[in-house]
Amino acid sequence: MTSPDTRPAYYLTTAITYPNGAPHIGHAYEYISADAMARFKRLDGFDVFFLTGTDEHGLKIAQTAEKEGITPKEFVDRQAAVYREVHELLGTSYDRLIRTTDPDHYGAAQDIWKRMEANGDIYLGKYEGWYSVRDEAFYAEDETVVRDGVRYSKESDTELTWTAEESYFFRLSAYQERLLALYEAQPEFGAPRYRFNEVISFVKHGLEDLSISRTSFDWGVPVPDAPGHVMYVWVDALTNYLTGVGYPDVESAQFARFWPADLHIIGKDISRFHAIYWPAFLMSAGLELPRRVMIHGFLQNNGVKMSKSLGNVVAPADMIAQYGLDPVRYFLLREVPFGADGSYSHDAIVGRKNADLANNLGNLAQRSLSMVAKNCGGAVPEPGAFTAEDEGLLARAADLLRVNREAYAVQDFHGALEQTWRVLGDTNAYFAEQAPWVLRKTDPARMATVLYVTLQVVRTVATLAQPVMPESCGKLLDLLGVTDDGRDFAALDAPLTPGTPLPAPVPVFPRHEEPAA
RNA sequence: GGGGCCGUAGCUCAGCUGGUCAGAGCAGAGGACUCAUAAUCCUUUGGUCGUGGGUUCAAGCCCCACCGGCCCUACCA
Repeated sequence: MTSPDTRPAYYLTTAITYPNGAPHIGHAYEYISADAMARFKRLDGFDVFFLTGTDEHGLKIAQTAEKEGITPKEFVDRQAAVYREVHELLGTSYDRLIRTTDPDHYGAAQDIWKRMEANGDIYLGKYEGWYSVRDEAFYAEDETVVRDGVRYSKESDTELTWTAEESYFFRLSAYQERLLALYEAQPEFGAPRYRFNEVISFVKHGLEDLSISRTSFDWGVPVPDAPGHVMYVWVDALTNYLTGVGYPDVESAQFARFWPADLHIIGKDISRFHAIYWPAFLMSAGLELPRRVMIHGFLQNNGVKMSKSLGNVVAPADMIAQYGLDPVRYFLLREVPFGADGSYSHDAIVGRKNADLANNLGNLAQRSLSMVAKNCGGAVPEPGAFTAEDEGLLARAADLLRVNREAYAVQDFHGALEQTWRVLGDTNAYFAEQAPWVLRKTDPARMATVLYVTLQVVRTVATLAQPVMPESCGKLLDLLGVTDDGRDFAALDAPLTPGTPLPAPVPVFPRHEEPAA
């Protein structure tokens, strides 16, 4: 028998991806940020459940499949595999890769539907308007424009057809006050603040009931006891967060442990669905609400919006092949304040890779470790009494755990890395000032102390940066003689053990090399 | 039409409730060192803080207008 798990639970999700097209770096950005969060919490002693996956229903999927002459299921099987490969490539430490076509998800979506219906929030009505197949959205008359006898959406410039169909509606209008009360009582429910404010403002302007079923296609979760109706996107898609942890079996150990979710990480394009519809659905169904919806921005290529028509869409695999996985992970989380839109460029990525990783961290590790290898018998040196400089630096390094916790608590990956690297800068200055290569001849004991202090800082940084660069930091910890069970944050309480034998040092963060022309 | 955001050194940006607030990193220049991945350290050149007014003893920081970039939202056509 295993003893009961006393660790606190932590449940986080990414949005589920609509796998109609090819993966791009924006998808990777969301996965990487969530993965860093998940790894951080695990290292900090939490029992983490990390859910990500694909949203596989809807008209567009059905149409694309038809165009390719295959069934929707065949199409999404293929596409889900494509996205799974992206996760493998990124090293995403997910616990489940959910698909909305998974059998258990059908049961979950139908169950929450019944709960909302039982609560009197679902009614049958008629939906009509100008419909864009491509956007899967209706547009009001004034949102359209007629050109050459064909009506287009002003917003997306897609072709529209007048469509009228019977549809079930969710009584979203009844939830305005309760949602506003939620935002008031739980100001951290949505973040960053400037994006959450837009959501709140939208709710304050009033909410209309939401069409939640379709009869015009059948590639979706069937509406219970309503032949011909399939669920229209949001009830189906959002419910994945429940399915992932065992719903509708609300009595299950997994559901009891992990629901409500601690964090949904999503893109700014779907903030309303997560900060308005989702809590309303859950209120209606009598389920607990997630604690936080973190809204990230979009990445631009050299300051230019990525788009297929511009041909500047970068595939995750290409970027990783060019710069390496960990440098890409580091760059994306360090360069862009999480929540804001960001931009990547070759120069910016190479700059971070070389300056922050190869020079500040990699070289510091290499220079200190190689001195230890040559002058300290290839083992963690025995320090003497610490000077004020030693103590000061060690204290700043020790404080980084607190700093990182505070930053990760609000998904401030950029700030966490910035502050961590600042200590690395201090350490490089310390190393130069102490000049252990001079002490080697004049005061070997003092040299040993300086090297010990330096290794201790490098070890602290390597430990704390594992969520961002798992592989590289793992190698660095190997070089520092840190065993597998000494790599979580709790292990930082104990300093490096003098005398621990170390392997021969090898560079972990190489400078960027341009491929030969 | 409402509401909001942004415009600070070449680049990316910090600057909370007005009084060392003119800063950081990168890039550039000079010097040092040689343990190290031509890495590191020290020093240093750059800014009328978008423009024009105003309030104040004192304004990137408050107010008004304007220019430029952007977002949310409403509505007339």
